[in-house]
Amino acid sequence: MIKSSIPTNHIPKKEGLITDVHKLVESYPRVPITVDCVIFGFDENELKVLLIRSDLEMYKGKWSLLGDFAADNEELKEAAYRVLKERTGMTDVYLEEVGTFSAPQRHPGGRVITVAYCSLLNIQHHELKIHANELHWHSFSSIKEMAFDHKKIIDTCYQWLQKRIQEHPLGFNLLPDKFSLRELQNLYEAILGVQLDRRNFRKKFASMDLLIDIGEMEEDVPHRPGKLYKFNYEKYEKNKRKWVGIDF
Amino acid sequence: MIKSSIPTNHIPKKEGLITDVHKLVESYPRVPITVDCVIFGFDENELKVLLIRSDLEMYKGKWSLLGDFAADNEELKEAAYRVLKERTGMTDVYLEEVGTFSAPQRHPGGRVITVAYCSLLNIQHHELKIHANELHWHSFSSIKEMAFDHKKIIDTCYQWLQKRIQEHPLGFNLLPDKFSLRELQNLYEAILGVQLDRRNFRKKFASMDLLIDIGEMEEDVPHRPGKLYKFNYEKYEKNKRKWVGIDF
DNA sequence: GCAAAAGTGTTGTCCTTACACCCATGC
DNA sequence: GCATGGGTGTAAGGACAACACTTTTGC
Repeated sequence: MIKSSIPTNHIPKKEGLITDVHKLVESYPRVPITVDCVIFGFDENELKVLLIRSDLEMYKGKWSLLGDFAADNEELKEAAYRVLKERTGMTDVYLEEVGTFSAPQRHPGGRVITVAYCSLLNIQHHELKIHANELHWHSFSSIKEMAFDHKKIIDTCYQWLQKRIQEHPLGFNLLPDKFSLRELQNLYEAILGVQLDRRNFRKKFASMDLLIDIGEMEEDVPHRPGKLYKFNYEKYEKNKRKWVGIDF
Repeated sequence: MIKSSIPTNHIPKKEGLITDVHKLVESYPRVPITVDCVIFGFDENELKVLLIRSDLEMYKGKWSLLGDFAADNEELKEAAYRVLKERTGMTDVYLEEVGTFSAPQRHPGGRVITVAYCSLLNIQHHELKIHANELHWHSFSSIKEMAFDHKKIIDTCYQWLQKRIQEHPLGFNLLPDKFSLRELQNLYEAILGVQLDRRNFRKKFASMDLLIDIGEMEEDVPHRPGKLYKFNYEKYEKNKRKWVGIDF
């Protein structure tokens, strides 16, 4: 598997050092590189992800992530934001890199390396204004097959998400501004795939002091309405996490 | 900063779908892509990292990570293992991806994207057989400046390392097979930059039951010798981490 | 009044922290 | 015998898990 050394001796050197850096870079093999965005949302007690129909005949009918190649001199994260804007119109989303996918055969048209970016957002706040390629929120659990290696990418991002929402209260990004504790718990249960004790869950979040009671109640629910809260972003930013402790 | 959409309408389509995938991929811009390895070690109570002298005249005297471009059809992780083998002779090292660095001006010779890979290993077990470009273990804390954006890469990897050794007992990889609890504690203190209570530290590791008392003692120490332990890899692999719990 | 979910408190257990003394070895 | 670090135990406090009853609303 490991290939033998590729000689780079053809690069001009002076006293053993390379002087022409442009020539050096020109001598490197070049690869098309793309970014793919995995945008998670939460609605109807279910984890959703933004997908489009693949443009490729050979993947006809299959679902695909939002992706595009990186333009010259475009930072990859910038490319991911561009893709998101072009495909969905969204601009106020925070993306995080999850990983690269570079299997030589992952793209049927030849070698393409992709970098996956991930985000969580609340569906209510981000109306889809563009519907090209049937862009829509797809139930995460119902995804069986996808174009390219996108199923693998999405699964990696899901694991990233599970870890993420346990370390940071990013779950709030998936909810509307105002949410009830029940909604918050549903979200955690859905993403982590566990059942949580309601009382302990409420206590946990109450003690963190990251929720602001906005004095409103749920409406149109067929049972006793719950209080609505909003997330205290300022407090979160201030305290973030001092986090020293061995934990395994 | 966000660029406008790049039209891809020149790709042949049938019924709106792309049929010639090779032509599609050929139409993508191509970028040289490299891998860089950040190999951490621990010796003399200090975190070390494997560095070489930069080959470039413009970075003359500066230290650089172990890197090379990715060859055609080479998976990036494979490329990283190849670099490691070529530069150090090591083959039995486990690499993990840390992130990509794609700032357009990060390489003075033109656009080059790099993916950073990271590993921890114990210096005693990996004698450096190759010494090209002054390959050596460099004290991490004394690194001030490096070639390219390698300082930034190495700092990102350091943060990754700090997080990593708190979630997994990977710290053991930085120590010799046989180690004393004091050495283990020194390692954690050095990497996390904190002071830990000796008794509590010992209790913590004792209760995890991941250390095997090998019945040997330290030698040649100017004080009472401590017991030597080895890490119970099997047990660790079995239990890894069930890990559900909200923790922020 | 019934169904459905909201809201609340206590107890026991475990983990973490803080802290002080004796022990084994080299010199 | 002195300096150095090894090795141990305990008590208090805090976090977490388990658990049941009353309240509010819609129907």
